[in-house]
Amino acid sequence: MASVFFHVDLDAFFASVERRDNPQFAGKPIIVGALPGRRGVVSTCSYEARAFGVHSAMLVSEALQRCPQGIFLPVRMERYAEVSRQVMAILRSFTPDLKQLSIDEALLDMTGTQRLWGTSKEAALKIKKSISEELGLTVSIGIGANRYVAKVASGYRKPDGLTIVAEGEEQGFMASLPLEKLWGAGEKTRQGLASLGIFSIADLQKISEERLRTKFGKAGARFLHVAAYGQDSGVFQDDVVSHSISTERTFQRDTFDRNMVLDLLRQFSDELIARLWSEQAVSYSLGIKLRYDDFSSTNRQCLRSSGYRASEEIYDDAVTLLDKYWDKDRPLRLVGMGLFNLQSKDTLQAELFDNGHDKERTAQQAILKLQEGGKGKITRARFLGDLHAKKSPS
DNA sequence: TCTGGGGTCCTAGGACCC
DNA sequence: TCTGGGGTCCTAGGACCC
Repeated sequence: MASVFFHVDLDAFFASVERRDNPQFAGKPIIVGALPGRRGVVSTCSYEARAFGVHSAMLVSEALQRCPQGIFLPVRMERYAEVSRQVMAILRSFTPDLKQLSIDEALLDMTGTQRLWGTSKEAALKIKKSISEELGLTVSIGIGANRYVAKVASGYRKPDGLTIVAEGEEQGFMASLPLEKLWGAGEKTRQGLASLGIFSIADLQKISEERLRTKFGKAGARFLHVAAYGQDSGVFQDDVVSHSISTERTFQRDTFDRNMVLDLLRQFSDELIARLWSEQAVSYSLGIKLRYDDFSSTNRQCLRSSGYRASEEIYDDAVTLLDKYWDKDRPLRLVGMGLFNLQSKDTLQAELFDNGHDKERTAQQAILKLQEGGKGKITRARFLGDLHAKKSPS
């Protein structure tokens, strides 16, 4: 049976949620992001704002110049996440085989659903109708025989678009698009392609993979070659598991103030440990990111023999890294902190069961058990963690 | 008043082992 | 004391996306 994939993309998502939550903004240019007067950029803006030349990632100061009558709103991420969950629930009622790619888009495997929902076009219109009636939002949908071309197709016509690329027409469809629409090839890649005399997707289809290899390496060349033909190199096939969680903040003014940085690290530590718990995950690796006034940045990580269990542990390691690597002659523009190599507790338990390190396994399982108890048992978890650290071969 | 915040993946290079 | 090459693991940085 031929595969059928839908890529569903919410139109101007953050701005659309704000308009729906605030009916008085209907028809007005809504600009969600940093507030004017502060450091920052536009996150999302409504189509009314785009008519003034405002777009994502634009400096808010510039957006204000272009669109002084714009309605500037702060990002309410929790609200958008809530609406996103409602959208995904609707999509899941059309197929259980759904992969959420980000807060505002998902890939649906609709293979074999014809008897249930009709043709691809009929199914897509039903999805649009449900989301519009139940949530008051519009989506653009791309349909194709593989995930990659479906993703590209959803961006073909927006907002409220529907683009179907029939099987066998991928190459022609891609050739009709400008290079900017080649998902996965950004500014740097386009510069590299230009140096090879390639300025369009049609050009790219004509060049051999071997020639691309000299410039982009094996994996890069493979990706470009396959993508140019509208085929799937597997970029969207990986499991959607969270591998890291991180947070960062840009200061309003670049700073030398260590205490101010420490305050932030403390906040970050609390936030990260909470997210780690809510993801039911374990991490043994912490990193900090320092960005200086010239925009250069440094990332430094450290490992820990037992998983992070408390905000204090994260904070202490972060401070150690900060003091070791912050070049104190230079003011900081941004500080970030993250936990890496996250593993779900389930996976970890299965692996421990396999590897035969009895002592380690026993100690870690004891820790996991205590972690599941949550915040109240941290003191005992810490005690066991020390025990484990001694026994671990490391 | 230049350049946010949260992620993923790939690659180069060093450490270490055989 | 000097030496090659391969494999693997880890870290840092960069490209990319939303």
